[in-house]
Amino acid sequence: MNRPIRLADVATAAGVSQGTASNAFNRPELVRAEIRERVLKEAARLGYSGPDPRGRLLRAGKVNAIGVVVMGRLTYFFNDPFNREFMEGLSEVCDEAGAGVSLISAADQKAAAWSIETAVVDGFIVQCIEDGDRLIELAKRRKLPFVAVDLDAGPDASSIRLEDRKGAREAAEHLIGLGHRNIAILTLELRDDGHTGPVTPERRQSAHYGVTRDRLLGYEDAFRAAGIDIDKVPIFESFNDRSAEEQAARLLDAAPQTTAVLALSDVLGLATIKEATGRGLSVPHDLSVVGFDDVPEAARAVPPLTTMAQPVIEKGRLAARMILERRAPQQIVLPVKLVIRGSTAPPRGRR
Amino acid sequence: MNRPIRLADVATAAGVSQGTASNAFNRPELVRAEIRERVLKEAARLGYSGPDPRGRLLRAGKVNAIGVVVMGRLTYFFNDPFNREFMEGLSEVCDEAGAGVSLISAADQKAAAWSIETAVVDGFIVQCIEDGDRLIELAKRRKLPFVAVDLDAGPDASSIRLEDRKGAREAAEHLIGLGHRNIAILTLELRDDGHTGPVTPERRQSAHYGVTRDRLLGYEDAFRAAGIDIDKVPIFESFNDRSAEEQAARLLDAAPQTTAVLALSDVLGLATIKEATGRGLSVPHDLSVVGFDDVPEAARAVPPLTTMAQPVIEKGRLAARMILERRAPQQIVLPVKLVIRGSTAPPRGRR
DNA sequence: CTGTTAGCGCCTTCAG
DNA sequence: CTGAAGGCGCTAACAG
Repeated sequence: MNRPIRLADVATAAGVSQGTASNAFNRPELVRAEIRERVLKEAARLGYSGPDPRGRLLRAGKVNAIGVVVMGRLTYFFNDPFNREFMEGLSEVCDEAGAGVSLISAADQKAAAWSIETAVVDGFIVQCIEDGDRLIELAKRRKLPFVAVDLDAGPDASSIRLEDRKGAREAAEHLIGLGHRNIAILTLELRDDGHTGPVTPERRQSAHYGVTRDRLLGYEDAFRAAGIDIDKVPIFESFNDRSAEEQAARLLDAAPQTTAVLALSDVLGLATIKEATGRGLSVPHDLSVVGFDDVPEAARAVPPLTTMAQPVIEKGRLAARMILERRAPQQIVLPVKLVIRGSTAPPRGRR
Repeated sequence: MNRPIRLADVATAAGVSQGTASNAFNRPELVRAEIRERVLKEAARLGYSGPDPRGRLLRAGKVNAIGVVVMGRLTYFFNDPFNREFMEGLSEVCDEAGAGVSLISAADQKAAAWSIETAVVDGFIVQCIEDGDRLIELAKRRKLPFVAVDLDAGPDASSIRLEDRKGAREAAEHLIGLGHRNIAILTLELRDDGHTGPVTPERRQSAHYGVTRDRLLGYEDAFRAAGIDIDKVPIFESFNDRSAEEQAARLLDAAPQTTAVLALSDVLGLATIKEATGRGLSVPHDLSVVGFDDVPEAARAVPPLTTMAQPVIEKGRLAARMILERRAPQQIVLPVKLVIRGSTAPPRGRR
C-alpha cells in the first residue's frame, strides 16, 4: 500500500460521489442510513481514517486553534504557577469551543520568528514579558489576531492588563498602615538586559517593562504620600522563573534593617518568605511580605502570603475568547484586590 | 479590502510567475536579488504576510507538529513536576526540529475523540495514565504514528516504558537492607475507577495499569525474598495529581507502626514527607520514605528524597524523536537507578 | 534563473 | 437525497 487512501477512493469503492461520501462523515443526517453505512464500511475496509483535517483546513479558513507564544524553556514557563493558572483558564475556554492549544515555543529569536510565521492557528497569545515587544512585532506581521497579556501592544491591538499601579499602591499602603517604614522591594525585570541585583534610581526610572514600571510607580505613590523617599528604598531585581531565592537572599543581606518586603509577584514573595524563614527570621513578626498575583501556592504557604489578587484564570479565559470570537481590538484592564493573610503584621519594634 | 491577499496576487503585482514568487519567500537563493526584492516590496505594499501555512500543509504532507494528549485539566497535568520535565525534553527536541507542540486537551471522552481525529499533527504522544487505553485506541484509529509513554500499547505500536519492576524491587530492597520490616505502600491508581484509599489484596492483584502493577510486583519480589507477606502490607491508593497528602495522612493513621513508606512516585513521596513532618515525625528517623521518578523537587525537599531515578527528560526527547523521525514502532525500556538521599535511614528501634 | 502546470484532500454550491 | 465541478493557497517538477 503506497498511496494513502482519500475520500475519493472511498467514494468510488462505495459507488457514490465524493460529495455524498463527505456528507456521510460530516453531516450524516443528509445521507440515507443505508448509503452512509456502505460508505463507512468501505472506509473501514480500505483503512480510511476519516477526512484529513488538512484538506478541511484549507477549505474552511478557520483553524480552530490558538497559539501561545512561550519564549525560553517550557519548564520555566510551566514552573511558574501564575502561568499554569493562566493556561488553565485558557484551555477551559478552548475545550468548550473544541479548539486546540499550540505551544509556540522557541529558544531563540530566529526560531521564534519562524514558529510564529508558520504556526497553524487562528491567533496568538503573547504573554511572556521577556522579548515581548519583538514577539508582538512578529505577531502583528502575521496579520492574525493576537492578544498581548501584561504587555502593551498599542491601541490597534488587543491587550489585557491589570490595575498594576493602583494595586501596587494599595499593597504599599497596607504595609505603611501597619507601621512599616523600612520597606524593601523585590522587583521583576525592568528591562530586557538580563540584569539582576540592586537597582539604582536611574535604572528604576528607565524601566521598560510596563508591568514592572507601573507597579514600581504604584509603590512610589504610596511612599510619597507617607513621606518615604523611594530613591532610598532598597530594590533588588530578579527573574520570576529563576534566581528568586538568590535575590531575596541578597536583598536581606544588603538591607538588614528591613521590616517588610514588597514583592512584585507571588513567586518572589514566596521565595522571600522561604529565605527569611531559612535564616531564622519570623514572618511576619520580623519581616512582613506582600506578594502580587494570588497564585494557589500563596494561600498554602506558611505563613500564608498576603498578596494583591488578580483574576488569573479569568484572564486566561478572556484571552482565549478574544481570539476565538475574533473580537475587535480592545484594551482591557482587570481589577486587583488586596488579600490579607498571615505574612504581614506590624513591625516588631512598634509593638 | 475583502478578499485576503494571496501569493498569486503578489506574483501578478510584481510581474512574475507564482512559482518565482513562492521561491522568493521560501528559497531566496534561487531568485535574483533584484526580482526577489520587487516581490517582497509588492508583498509589503499589498499587505501580504507571507505564504499561508495551510496551503503549504496540504502540499507538503508533513505538518511538523506533535500532539500531546492531556486528559482532564491542564492544571493537573502541569502541576505534576514529572510532566513538566517530560515536556521539557519533548519541547527541546521539537524546538531543534522547528516543530510545534499541540496540546490535545479534552475534558471528556467525546471531546477527546474529536480532538484526536482533527488535530493537525504528525503524531501523538499519549502519556496520561487515566483513560490510556481508550486514548490509544483513538490514536490508532487516526492512523498516525503515536508513542505511548508509561503505557502498554501492544507490539505494533511504539511505547516507552521503564524497568518498573526491577526499580521497585531495588527500592524495597534498600529499605529492607536498612532494617525496615514495617513498610507501607502509597500507590498510584490501580485501575480506571476513581478509587482512592486502602487497597485489598484482591484489588492489588487485579491491577490494570501497567506501571502500577509492575511496581507493586517489584515490591512484592523484594518482600518475598525477605519473608514479608505483601498481603499484610498496608497499601493506600491515590491519584498523583490530587489527593496525595490526604492519602498519605490516611496511611499514616491506619498504620502507625510503619517505619518506612514506599511511594510509587515522588509526588506521593513528597506528600508523605510533608504529612509526616507536619505531625511531628522526624524523617528519616521516625519514618523513611522512598519515592520514584527523581523530579527536581525531590532533591530540594527537606530532607531530600531518596528515590528511584528515571530519565524523564530523556524520555521526553525520545518520545519526540520517535514521532519526528517517523521511526518504525518499537518498544523501549529505559533504565532506572536508585538515588539515596536523606529521607531514608535505619528504623529508630534498631539503633 | 524563471514560467507553467498539476495536483495536495476536502467541502460546498448548484443542478438534478 | 445524490452527483458534478470548482477552487481553497501553495509548492515541486519540469520545461524553457
